[in-house]
Amino acid sequence: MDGTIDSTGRPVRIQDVARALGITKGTVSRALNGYSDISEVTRKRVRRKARSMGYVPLSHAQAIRTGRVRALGLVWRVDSHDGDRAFLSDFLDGVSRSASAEDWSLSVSTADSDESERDTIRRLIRERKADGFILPRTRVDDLRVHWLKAEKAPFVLYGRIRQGDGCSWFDFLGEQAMRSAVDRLVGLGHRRIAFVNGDIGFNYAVIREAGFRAGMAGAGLGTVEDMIIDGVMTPDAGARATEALLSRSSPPTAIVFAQDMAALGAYRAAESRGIRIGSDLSVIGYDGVPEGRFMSPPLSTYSVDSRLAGTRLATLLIRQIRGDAPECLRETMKANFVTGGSDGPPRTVARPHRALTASQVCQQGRRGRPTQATEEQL
Amino acid sequence: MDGTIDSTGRPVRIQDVARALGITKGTVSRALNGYSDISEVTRKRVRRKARSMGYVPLSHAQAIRTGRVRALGLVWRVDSHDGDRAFLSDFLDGVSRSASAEDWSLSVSTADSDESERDTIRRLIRERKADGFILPRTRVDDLRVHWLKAEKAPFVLYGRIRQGDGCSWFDFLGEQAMRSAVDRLVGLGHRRIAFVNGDIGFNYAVIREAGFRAGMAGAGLGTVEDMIIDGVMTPDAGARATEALLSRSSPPTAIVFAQDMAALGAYRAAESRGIRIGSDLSVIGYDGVPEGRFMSPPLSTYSVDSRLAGTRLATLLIRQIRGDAPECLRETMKANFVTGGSDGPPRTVARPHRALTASQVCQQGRRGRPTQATEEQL
DNA sequence: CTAGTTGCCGAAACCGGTTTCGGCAACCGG
DNA sequence: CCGGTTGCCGAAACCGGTTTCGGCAACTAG
Repeated sequence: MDGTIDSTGRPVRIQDVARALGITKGTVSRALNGYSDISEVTRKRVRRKARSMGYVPLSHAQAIRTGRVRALGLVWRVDSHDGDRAFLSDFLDGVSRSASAEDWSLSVSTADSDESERDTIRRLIRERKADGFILPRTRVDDLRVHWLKAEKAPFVLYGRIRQGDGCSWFDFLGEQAMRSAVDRLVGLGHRRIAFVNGDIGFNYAVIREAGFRAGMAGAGLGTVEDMIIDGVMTPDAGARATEALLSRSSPPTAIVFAQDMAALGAYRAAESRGIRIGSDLSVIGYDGVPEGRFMSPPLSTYSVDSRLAGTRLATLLIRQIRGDAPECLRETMKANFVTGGSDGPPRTVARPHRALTASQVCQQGRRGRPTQATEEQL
Repeated sequence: MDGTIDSTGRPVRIQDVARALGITKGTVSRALNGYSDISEVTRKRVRRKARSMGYVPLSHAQAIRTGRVRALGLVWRVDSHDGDRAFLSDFLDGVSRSASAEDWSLSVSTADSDESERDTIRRLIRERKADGFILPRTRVDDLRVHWLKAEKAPFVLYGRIRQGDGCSWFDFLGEQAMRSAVDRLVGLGHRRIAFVNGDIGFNYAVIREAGFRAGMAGAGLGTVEDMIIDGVMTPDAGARATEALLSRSSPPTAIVFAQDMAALGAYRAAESRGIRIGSDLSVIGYDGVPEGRFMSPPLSTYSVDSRLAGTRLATLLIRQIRGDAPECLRETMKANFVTGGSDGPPRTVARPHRALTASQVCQQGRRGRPTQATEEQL
C-alpha cells in the first residue's frame, strides 16, 4: 500500500520529481507551495511534472515540519441518546465534504463519559491526530472548552455559549424560531401555550426557552411556569409530558416542543386520548427530523440543516487553524419553518360566531397578534 | 496546541526524555518500542521517566519512518438511504473503541457515488491518512475490493463476498437466521410464507435469500417465486410489498423480511387492512432496529450487534496491517433471535380441532418441522 | 564601469522520530 | 590467558518533506 507507483513499483516521492526535472527537492517543494521566489515557468514545469508522475505529498511527512496534519477532530458522545438518528450521518457528511474540499481529513472518535471524552481529546492532540476540534452539542458550561483552551488547541462550537471569549461557533437561531412559533400560535388564536424543553444542561435548550418566553411576553401573555416542562428528549418522554399537560385543570391548546423527537410523543398521547393533533391540540416542533414528515398530520417544525452545519463548522475551523481570530469566525442561521398541519386554530375559540377562515388566520398572523388578546382568556 | 508541555512551555519530545536520563534518543525509542537489546533496568527507567514527563510520540513523526500512521479508514456512503439510523452511531462506536484500545485512530470520510468513493479512498491512501480500510455493506461484486487490491492496501469487509481470495471479513450469519425464521414459522403451522428482500446488489440480500430458500426447501415447501419480492429497504416500500402480497389470490400467512426497516411497513399495511400482526399475519424481521421494540406487538427479529461488528472489524484490520494473513482473519457470528410477538400460529389453521397450544407449538419447533407438512396445504 | 538590487535556485539544516551499525565491556568455554 | 560470544548502548543514517540561507547571474541606478 503506497502512493502512486511508477514503473519500478516504488511510490513517487518529491525526490523523484526533483530528479526528473534536474532540480532540487527544495525547489519542488517551494514551487508546489506557492513560494514567491520561484519563477513562473519553473512553477508550471514542476506542477505539470508532479501531476503527470502522480506525486502526492505524504501528509505526515509534511506534518513533521509544519506541525499540521491537515485533519479535523470530532469526538462523538454515544451515551446521550437524543434519538435523532439522521443527524450524525448528515452532520458527518457536511464536515467531510468541507474538509475534503480543502484536502483535509476527519478523525472521529467516540466517548461515553466526560472522562473518556477528555482522554480521547487529549490523546488526539498529543499524538497530533487532529489540528483542531469540532464540538457538537455545547453545554451551558462546557468542559471541553476549558480542556481545549488549556491545550491551546483550536476548536469550533456547534451552538453558542455564554462565556464565548476566544470561541468561534456556528449555530441556528433557536430563540428566534421558538419566538416565531409562539407568534404563529398566538396569531392562530391560542392563548394557553405550553413549552416542552429538552435537557437544560445544553445550551440550545436554554436559548430556545428564552425565545419561547420572549414570544409569550411579546404577545402580552405571561408565561405560566407550570406550562413549561424540561428534560424531554424522546417520544416516550414527550408522550408523558403531553399527557401531564393535558391533565391540567386548564390544559394548553398548543404545545411548542424544543425537539421534534419529543413532539412525536404528542401524537401518541393524543391518540390514546382520542383527540386530534392540529385541531384539538396544536403542536410545533424544532429540528426537522424525517419522522415528522410521516406523521399524520405531518409535524410543523423549524427545520435545521445538519449537513450545512457540518460544512460551515469545518470551514470555520480550518480558517481558525490557518490563523484567523476565533472571534471573527462566528455564524448563525435561521431555522426554516416547515408547515405540516400539526398547528391550527384552537378548538376553544372556534365557536361559530368567532370562527376564523384559514385566510383570515393567515392575515392575522401576518398582521401580528390580535389586539383584543387578553389575559382572562387564560 | 502541543503535547504535554514542561515548565518552559515547550512540548516534550523524545530528545528531552533522553537528555533527562543522560542517554541517547535512539535508546529511548528502542526501550519504548520493546527492542530486545535494551536491558530491563534501562527499559523501566525510560518508561517511568517518559510517563512522568508526559511524553507521547507524535504519530506522524513515527509514521515517516515506519510508514504507518496507526489510523483506520472508513468511507461512509450517504447516498443509499437504507434507513437504519442507529447503525452508524453504534458501528462507529465499535470501531472507535477497538482502535482506541490499540492506540489507533479512525479517519472517516463520506461519499455519494462510486467515483467519489474511489477518489476518497485513493486520496486517503496516497496521503497516508489511513493504513487500511473498513468496507461496510459489501456488494455482490464490490469495486472497492478491486481498488484496494490494486493499491495494495489492507482492508476488511463487513459482509462476506463470493470471490474472497485475499479478503478478510466479519459477518453475521444471515442465511442461518432466515432459515431459522422459516423453521420457526413452519413450526407454528405456516405453509404460505413470503420473503421480502432488500437490494440484491448487496451481498447480505443474496445470502439471506439463500437462507430463506434453504429453509423452505428443508421444510419440504418449494419456494413460490412470486412470494419473493426484493428491493425493499424502507417502511414505505415494506408497506407496499405487504399490500401486494396480501392481495394475492392465496396470500401468505407469514412474511419474512430481510430488514426490519421494511418490516415496519407491514404494520402500516396491516393497520390499513384492519388485520393484526402476530395473529392475522406473522412477521419476522432481521437487524434488530430499536423502532421494532416500540411496535405493537413488538417485532420478532434477528438482532445484530452493530457495535460488536465494529469492534471485530477494527481488530481484524489492525491485525492484518500488522502482518497477519487476510485469509486467517475471518469471523462470523450468529444473529440473536428476539421474540417480539409479531409471529404466531396462522389464523387459517387455527380451527378448533387442529388448534395448537403455545407449548405444543414450542415443542414442535424444537422437534423440527411436523412430518405431516405437505405441499397440498399451499 | 561599478556598486547595489533583485530574481531565482542549490545546498543544507531541520522536524521528531526509527532503525542500523559498530564497539565496548562482561562473560564464556577451552 | 585468550579468542569468541553475548548484552547493551552510543552514534549516525534515515524517512520525506519544509524552510532558511547564501550565492550566482542579470539587471538597475549612479
